Amino acid sequence: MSELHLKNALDTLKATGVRITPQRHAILEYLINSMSHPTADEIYKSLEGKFPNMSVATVYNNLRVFREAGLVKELTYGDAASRFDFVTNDHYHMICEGCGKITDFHYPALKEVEHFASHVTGYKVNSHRLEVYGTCPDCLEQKNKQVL
Amino acid sequence: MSELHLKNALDTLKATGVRITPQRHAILEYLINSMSHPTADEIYKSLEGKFPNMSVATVYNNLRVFREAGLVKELTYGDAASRFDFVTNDHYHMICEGCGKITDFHYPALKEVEHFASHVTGYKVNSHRLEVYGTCPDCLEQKNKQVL
DNA sequence: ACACTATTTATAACGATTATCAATTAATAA
DNA sequence: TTATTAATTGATAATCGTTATAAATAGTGT
Repeated sequence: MSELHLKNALDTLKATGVRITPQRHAILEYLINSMSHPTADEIYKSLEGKFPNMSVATVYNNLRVFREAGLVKELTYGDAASRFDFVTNDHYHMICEGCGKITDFHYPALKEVEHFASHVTGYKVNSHRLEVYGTCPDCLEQKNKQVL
Repeated sequence: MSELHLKNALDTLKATGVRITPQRHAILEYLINSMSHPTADEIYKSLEGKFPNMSVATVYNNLRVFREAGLVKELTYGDAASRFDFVTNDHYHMICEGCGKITDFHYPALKEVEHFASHVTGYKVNSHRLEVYGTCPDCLEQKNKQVL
């Protein structure tokens, strides 16, 4: 099924008039197969075996292309490096404050909040961002060990 | 009432063993009176009249102190500068994608989402972040003008 | 094959933030 | 009040993620 995602993504790019270069193909493939919301640098490092000459700029440039095509979401974290998430269906992120792990979870889109916000502020609403922060099971276990 | 906020904030700091310097006093005061979710640099520039010798580092350092004391929330935006929000009551942010303006709005805290997420992922939930993105009335008006 | 444009690569530049460290200062106790 | 001392400040350099630039390369259509 990741095959299908890749094919759809490539079609979307073609339709927008974007060339499919080997680098773009590889970055997309990596994003789709990755379960880990990688940073640009992680993608860069993971592909340097296949593309010893690829520049970091290429990764950034193409992530922007993908973002503008709606294929990829950028998760920004202030000073820290952005993480990139291949867009499949609507889901939210649960983020561990201990180790930084990101776990996806599904939840019916919060359209009521959008409507409410639009009504109160007079804005035309476009999208929203929701993240939940906490401690993952692994880090919880670690904490328990420390107490003993 | 902003007087009260300031007094409470100073008490909180004292209780944590943090010294009240003139710079800290001024930064806190500015944050409380500001309706605009300022960046560190905006705070720095606004106070350079009063403190011609104050360093940007001091602003950053103290914003971190305030954040760690729970007095201030940092709103991070990837590459762009963080904005700082004096913590009063729970509210969310509506952000204009046109001009960057931030408008507060109140909404009953999304505890159900937290519970749901905790149940599904096994994390211990701590907090969440919700932001709504759209276009503010001013920018909407501008867009309408352009169409004519 | 040719010209034209998109893309890549390498590198320099940028901007926000943090680290460093000597100089200063607020809080505390004598 | 004054002395003491650890916290804080201020100036500057350093860091890090990201973007701009410009030359080299690769596709694409004629």
